[in-house]
Amino acid sequence: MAKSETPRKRRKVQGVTMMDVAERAGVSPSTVSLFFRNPDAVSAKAGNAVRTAVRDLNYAPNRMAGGLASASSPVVGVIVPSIRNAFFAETIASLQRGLDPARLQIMLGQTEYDQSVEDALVRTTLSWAPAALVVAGTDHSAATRQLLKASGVPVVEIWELGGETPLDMAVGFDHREVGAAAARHLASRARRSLVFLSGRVHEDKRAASRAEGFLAEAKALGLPARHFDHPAPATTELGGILFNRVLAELGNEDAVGIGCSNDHIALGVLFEAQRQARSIPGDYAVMGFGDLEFASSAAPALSTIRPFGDVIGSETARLILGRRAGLEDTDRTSIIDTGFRVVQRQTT
Amino acid sequence: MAKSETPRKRRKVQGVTMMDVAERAGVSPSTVSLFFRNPDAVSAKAGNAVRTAVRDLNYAPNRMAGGLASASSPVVGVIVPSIRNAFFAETIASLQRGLDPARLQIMLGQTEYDQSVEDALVRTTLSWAPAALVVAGTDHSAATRQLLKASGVPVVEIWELGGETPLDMAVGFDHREVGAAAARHLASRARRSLVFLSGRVHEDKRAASRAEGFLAEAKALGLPARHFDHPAPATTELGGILFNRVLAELGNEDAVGIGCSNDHIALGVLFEAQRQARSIPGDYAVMGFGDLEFASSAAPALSTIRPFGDVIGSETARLILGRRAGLEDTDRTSIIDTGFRVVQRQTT
DNA sequence: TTGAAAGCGCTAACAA
DNA sequence: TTGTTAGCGCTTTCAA
Repeated sequence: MAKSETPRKRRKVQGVTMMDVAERAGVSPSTVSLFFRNPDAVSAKAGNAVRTAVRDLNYAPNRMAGGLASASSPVVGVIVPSIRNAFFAETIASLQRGLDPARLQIMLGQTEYDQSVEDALVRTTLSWAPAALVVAGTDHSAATRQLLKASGVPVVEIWELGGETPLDMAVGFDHREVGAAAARHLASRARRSLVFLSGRVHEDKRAASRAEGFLAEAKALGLPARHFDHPAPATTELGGILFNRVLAELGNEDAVGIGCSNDHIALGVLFEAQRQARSIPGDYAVMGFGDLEFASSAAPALSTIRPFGDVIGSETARLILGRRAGLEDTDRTSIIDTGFRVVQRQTT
Repeated sequence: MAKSETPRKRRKVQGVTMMDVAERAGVSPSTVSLFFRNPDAVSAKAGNAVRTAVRDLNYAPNRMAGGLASASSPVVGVIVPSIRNAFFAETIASLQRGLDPARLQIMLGQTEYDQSVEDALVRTTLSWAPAALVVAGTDHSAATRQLLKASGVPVVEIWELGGETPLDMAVGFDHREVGAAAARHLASRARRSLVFLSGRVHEDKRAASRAEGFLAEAKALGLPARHFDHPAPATTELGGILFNRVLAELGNEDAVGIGCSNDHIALGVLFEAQRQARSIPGDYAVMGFGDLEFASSAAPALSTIRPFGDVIGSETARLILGRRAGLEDTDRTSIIDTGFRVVQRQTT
């Protein structure tokens, strides 16, 4: 069949549009639009007609048209170092859950711990006119900070507090305090010297803060402390490697307290200690960070620090929805400290 | 109608538009647009003028306007059960890397293993006119299948092959075969009976397939086999619980082969065996699935099956970019089996 | 190779 | 409460 003869006017591309719905419902398009945004502003009769038409035609609104017209899209940009990181994964899952009722979707970006990538991602994401932008940490390039401020888009910085002043809103906790708490906890377990194990601390600013806090607190407590870092990612395998370095350099000391930059490293220490027949927590007390899934079931069960990554996600959602609802943040602070908890188990 | 001289004409909302760039560069907007999509189609002079203007004005295109006009947005929708699942996280990370050069961004959706949520997410995501849609598995509701087919959007189903016929493209592997391979491997290690441990197999279709394949192969091999499932998620903790059930019910057997639905469960078995002073791999050989980060460093090192989640991501990206480039899939199949590898370590 | 013109599908003033 | 109208910023014919 010959399709549209001459007038290549409408290069209609979407099955059902709002106009179709309006026609079918016997109302104007703007009534349909209004109905979607505020059902109560429309008469029951019109509302029902629209509802029926939507169902009959199986209509789904075009988000881009809506976004273009309203200069804001139902998208929340989320920019994190890596989604493979269990911390961010947990927060994103929980954030999404919180955003769901508002029908906001997540647009994901991963920086791989590269600030220039972050810059690019912020630019691109901003070009969607997102309802909000969520970024990990408070450490951004000057260009990015400038861009974010200028954009007028609500920004939530997550998983870090206590460093740079937040650009707008922030949900997280102070990683230096985490390190300090780990050192204090180990000290309370009669440790005579402390070490901190980490991976590529030069890239992971938050891990670096934990190390700093740990070492500073050790000093304050009058305990000798050393830091073993490695340029590799902070994995279980690295934990084993680092523990062997500890053994090589402190092999004849006992009552050592080992703080780990995360639970993966701590797990590696546990395994390696088992292989090397070292006693935990006797000679080496071990403290992780993250309270990851396996921590409580490890043998021996891993003492660690729990960061509440899910709360970070839900609070972030709350702030975003609050801002959307037009609640100004005069009445409540928009910097939320979700804190952390020291969880003592068998390794300390 | 006189020329409207009403003031509220343009509710300009974006700092710099393509028109501004065009004006500054001394060309028309359509030339600027053309330059972005195909720089070579524009004269060097015009191209340079545009490039300079873009830089000077710090222009970022409005993606929604572009998407609306072209009826397709630079977005790839990704719908998975959960981003906290390390498998999907790895694939998404790798997918994003592959999509990056084409400036495609990921719009994320999580179903939490709920098909009605999947339905809703597919609808919503489709309303962005995405360049492609990536969904986990091949098991979808009839409505979703219908919607996807009708949309004309390229669809890639990932992490599963061998079940339903793919809707369009698919990248993954056969989970039944994984289960069978695990059973065969354990049989080859002189096991006299087999068990399979899993969590909420009623929700996780792929885990169910692995269990099925395992049990069917055990039968084919003439080995007695049992399946221990639990409605809880497949975690390390659950591994310990399930292992205790194994001990309770098969306590006086030796040379048992334990297949686990994933490495978390296997890790839990390892820890619990250590607590209960059971010998691995002597009395209990253990086989995981996933080759997660900790598997190779565990003590004893965990035998497992490696699924190549990163390859799934990169191949998915390749298919999407290929489809975009207009390459029809007549010349090459668009169903890619990424396979898996049995990795033998110390637990078998 | 470039530009004019006509929308893409929706929202938002404003008027009725 | 509803409809009219005029865009949002970009892409895409088509003609020059």
